[in-house]
Amino acid sequence: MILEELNKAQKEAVTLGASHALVLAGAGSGKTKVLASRLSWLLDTNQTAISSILAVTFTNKAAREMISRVLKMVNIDIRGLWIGTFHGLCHRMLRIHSNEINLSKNFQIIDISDQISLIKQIIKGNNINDLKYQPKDFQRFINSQKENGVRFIDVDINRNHNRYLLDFYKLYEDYCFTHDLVDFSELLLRCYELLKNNDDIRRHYNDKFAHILIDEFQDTNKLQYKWINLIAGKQTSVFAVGDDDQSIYAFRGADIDNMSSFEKTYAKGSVIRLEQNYRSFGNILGAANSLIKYNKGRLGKTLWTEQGKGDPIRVVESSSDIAEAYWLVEEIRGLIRKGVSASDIAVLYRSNMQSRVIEHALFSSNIPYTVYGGLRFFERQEVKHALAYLRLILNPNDDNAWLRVVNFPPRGIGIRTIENHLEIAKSNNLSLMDSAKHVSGRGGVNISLFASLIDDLIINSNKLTLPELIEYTIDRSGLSLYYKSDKDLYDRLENLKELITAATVFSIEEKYDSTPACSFSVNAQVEEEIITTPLIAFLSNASLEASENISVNNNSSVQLMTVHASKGLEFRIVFITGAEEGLFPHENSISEDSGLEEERRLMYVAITRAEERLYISMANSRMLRGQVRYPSRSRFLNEIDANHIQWSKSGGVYDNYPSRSFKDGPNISYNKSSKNTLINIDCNVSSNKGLIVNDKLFLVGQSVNHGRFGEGVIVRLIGSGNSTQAQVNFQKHGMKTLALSVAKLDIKE
DNA sequence: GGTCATTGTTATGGT
DNA sequence: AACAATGACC
Repeated sequence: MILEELNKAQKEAVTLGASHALVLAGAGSGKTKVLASRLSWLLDTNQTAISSILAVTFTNKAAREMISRVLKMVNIDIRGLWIGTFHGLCHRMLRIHSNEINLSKNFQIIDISDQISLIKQIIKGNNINDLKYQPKDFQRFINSQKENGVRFIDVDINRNHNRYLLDFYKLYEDYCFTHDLVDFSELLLRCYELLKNNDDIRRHYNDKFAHILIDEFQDTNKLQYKWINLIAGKQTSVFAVGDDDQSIYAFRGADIDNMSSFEKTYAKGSVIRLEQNYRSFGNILGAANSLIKYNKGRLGKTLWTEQGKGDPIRVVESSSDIAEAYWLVEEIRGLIRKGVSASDIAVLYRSNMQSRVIEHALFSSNIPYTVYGGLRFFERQEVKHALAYLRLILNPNDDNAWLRVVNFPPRGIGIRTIENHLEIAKSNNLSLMDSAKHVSGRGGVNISLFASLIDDLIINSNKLTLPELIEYTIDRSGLSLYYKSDKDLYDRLENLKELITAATVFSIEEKYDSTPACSFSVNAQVEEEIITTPLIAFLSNASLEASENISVNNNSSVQLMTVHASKGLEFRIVFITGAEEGLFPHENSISEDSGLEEERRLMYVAITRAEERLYISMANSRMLRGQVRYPSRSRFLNEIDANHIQWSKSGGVYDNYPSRSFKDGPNISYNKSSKNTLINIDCNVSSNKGLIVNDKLFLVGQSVNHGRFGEGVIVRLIGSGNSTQAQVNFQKHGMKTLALSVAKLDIKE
């Protein structure tokens, strides 16, 4: 355990006594280090037993990171440590105490897409046909109520006049209760109610946990805050770490007020600020600081660094989204040529759809890349199908799972048959499984056959190991045959095999029965034991860790992700793309101040991911929903202090649709017949090829030094032979056009 | 009554 | 561009 490695503020936080504390930890200030050190210090100094610590992280990945850091600092058996996300921890408690809470032991967790399909099913089943509301609207309403701890009966009718959404909430709640389905916010709400209504259980946890450590506190919602209030006993100290400037999950109920509220009611006087940044160079921090100053009501902190200023931030304007992507390719190529590892480069974007164009450019240029959070393994349709069969094994009455796979692969059960069946089930108040034998006609026979298929799976589930059962299910259901039948579907079959592998790994790791929760507590009144089966554990894990990227991570690939997904990560070189009004800030957010401030925090998060070099790029035209738009530059670019920025324009000759030509750029002619190819333009611009003059190779985008004008970046290379010129954007002297044969231009680095 | 092909629609972020 | 809804054909 090495305290010497910590700075003064960090050390103070790590070695705080047993009191509540709020650590305001700026980006790159060693937040994770402080949390892991705090945990290790508590253990190392024998102040606390491992089973008396509760650590809450934002993602499962962060939990693993924390564990590995702790293990490096103290040599200790970490079984018995309660660590995980709010959802994971609540889930564990619900499994432990399923007897106390009117919930079947086989209860299933549904993720957002399951939730949407369930909502659609309820809409159909109840003949709700008001077009004013879409499934997403219901989903949003329900989740936001739950995230505030509000059940249907708790809704204040007088305050909430939207009877329509409210009635639906009731229908949804009833359905979930009777079918043992638990959505994400329900995990928290149920656990909250468990603690609230059971004095014994609450007291048990109050006494058990001496220390609660919470990471990313700025992204907790109201219900999570209330949950912490309940689980923390009189002797418990709550150590919360967060950064109000990095709160970017308001859409999911995160309440930034939790921080100031916590400061006032818990951490009176014990607020520690971590402001020294170890991640980024001065220009990057300066940009971040100057931007975030535009937000109001901040708790306040200013990052500083002992490192130098570093490179200015390169802001690059391209003619189109496609031009942006190809500029990106060239820039990344240049970096890799200089010896930068591809995995040190991150490309960030505001919304997932932006990745398409970028991926296309990278792919056709043979630059390896990994997309994070794009295609999640457990959200692939073939995996979802297989999971639906597995869910029916546990709970044959799961109508939603039933409907998903009753005719997949196709087995002669059409819409009319299903409508019939739904009608029969409804009028007899039975599940689809229980009424399967009562459907008439040819379709009815097929329904009965499907029901016996499920029966067969259930019987075999008692005989087979988890991986065997999954393999059996995939074969017996016909999924395997279906995906084998077509070459185009081969990938999907591979994913199903991957699912079996995942189950094998899962079984070996025995996550389900070696979790710390299995240890018995000293307090005999409440036994912390999870009674569960591998299948239940596997399905829960699939829902809760849906974001896990099962595909092999290529270590030498460029990292592509949304800004949200980049939170907590850092990269030597970061590209922020699409810095345009309507996209970043997103148009759905600009009508309200709070929305705009969150977008600004999002940009702040994006900027502070960069260690050495930051690019921010924008396009003057962008294809959106099949139409070309001409956005203006993001207001955030104007808010960043100009002295940290170096502006330039990309070559911009890749195009496949018209774009406004930029002010002093070439006139671009485009060719509609060719897609994404370099278009010959009648203009003396050689954009990416580079020019060799006096044995020096000049490239667009290159940093250069000039005896009189100082530092700048080459924006254009003009001409060939003896009359070659470079248009250079100088940091201090602006745009100059220089003859390369005469001007004393030195290439930096 | 079931399946396949076409048309129409619509789009932040994700434990 | 991805997905749901609709219509033509088996």
